[in-house]
Amino acid sequence: MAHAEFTTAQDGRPYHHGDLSRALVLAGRRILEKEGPNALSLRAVAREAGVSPAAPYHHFKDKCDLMAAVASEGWHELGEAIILARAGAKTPREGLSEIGVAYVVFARKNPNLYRLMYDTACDSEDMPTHAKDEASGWSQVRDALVTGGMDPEDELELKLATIASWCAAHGVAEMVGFKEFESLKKEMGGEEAFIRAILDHLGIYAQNVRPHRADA
Amino acid sequence: MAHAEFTTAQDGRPYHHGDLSRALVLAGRRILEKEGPNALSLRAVAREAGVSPAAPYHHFKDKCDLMAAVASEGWHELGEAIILARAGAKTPREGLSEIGVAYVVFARKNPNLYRLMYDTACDSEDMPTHAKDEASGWSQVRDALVTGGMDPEDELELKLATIASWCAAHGVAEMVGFKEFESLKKEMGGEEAFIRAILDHLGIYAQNVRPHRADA
DNA sequence: TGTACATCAGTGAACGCGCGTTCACTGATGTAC
DNA sequence: TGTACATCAGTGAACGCGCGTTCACTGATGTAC
Repeated sequence: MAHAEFTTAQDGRPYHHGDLSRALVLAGRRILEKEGPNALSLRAVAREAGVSPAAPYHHFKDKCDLMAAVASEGWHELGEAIILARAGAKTPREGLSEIGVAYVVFARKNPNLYRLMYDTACDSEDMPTHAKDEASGWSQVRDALVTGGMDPEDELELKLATIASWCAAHGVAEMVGFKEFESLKKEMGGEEAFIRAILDHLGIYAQNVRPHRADA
Repeated sequence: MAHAEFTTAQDGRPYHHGDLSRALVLAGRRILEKEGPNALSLRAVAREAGVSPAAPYHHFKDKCDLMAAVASEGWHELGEAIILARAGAKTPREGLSEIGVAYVVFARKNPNLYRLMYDTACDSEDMPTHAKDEASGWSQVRDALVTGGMDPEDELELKLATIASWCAAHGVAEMVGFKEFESLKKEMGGEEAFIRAILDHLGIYAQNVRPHRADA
């Protein structure tokens, strides 16, 4: 190579970024959680990534495209969190329960990202995006329900149960943040206890997963 | 009165509006549902109401204040829908169930308004706004749970059950709209059947309301 | 190995736009006398 | 009942702003010969 390996501008940053595409997605996420959804503009993302406002157009069609990428990254992470949560469970029932908690905890840790994910899924044709993906939260829930004893032949019931679980998790995820519940959470010994209690009340697990395996 | 009763501009509109405050709220709602949340600007609302962009400032402190009024109007309507739904029910259990359906149906009919309501509640300190109000959905659910047999002395359980109901309704309300479910809804004979099925799956009613009164 | 050149991934200035808000104003209302 | 005047509820022009996007450009890369 006759040229310098990393020709640098005076600030030390190479002219070519290396992986600007990914850097932009991460920058978007950072802005989202630090400054809120209203601050999430294309220009702000470019700024945060240390790049000119026109640069993103070499990697994304337009603003929407970038936002979709941020959301997609979120779904991916959520999927991973769910797999992890499920892996630690000892019974199918506990597995489903842990999936629910992991879902809500993720949404609570990244509320604005979660909101963007939801909005994006809303606008696009398909559901909790990447539903077809084996590793998606959707598939995980469905799988856990079957492992828990639901008849995989009964497509309709299985689908409804999966949707219901998803609704429960979504509902709890978005409600738990209300400031009104602050004192109640304290009373119960923390947010996670609160989350568990409410998910429990939504007893879909009790209803759909037979406890005749190894549950206490 | 020495002056004309309604002095009119050339378009027939009186100079003084009469009830611009309310007109603005309704205009906001109309824009919200017709053009989506991104179109909901102060200027657009003024435009829709047929008034100059500065006029709203005689009735609302700023944009936020107007949005809050729109949201508040939404909560009020939702409360009324819930009262109506409950009134038609024959048993406490059916009452709770009908509340859930009414909630979801309202949210589905006014998805953008519902979203605004949620966002506003999120930002403000208090919950499903107007919770203190006797006629609020919140109070209605709580009341239905007590009528259904929950111990009004057990504050904690009652609160949790109310929150859980609310979470279920919110979750279903926001999920039902996904295009992915279109075919499933058809298969089940319409959206309302679908809603009922999922709320049913979230069997909080079964769990919290004893069927020992007049339920079949 | 060295050179020419097509391609890729940035820059930065510029565009037009709609926004929230302010301002000095004016028309309409209603009350005091 | 009629008039003077304070107050209320509009107008419309203007402000500064940040936005998404385009454009001609240039620096860096990598490949063909």
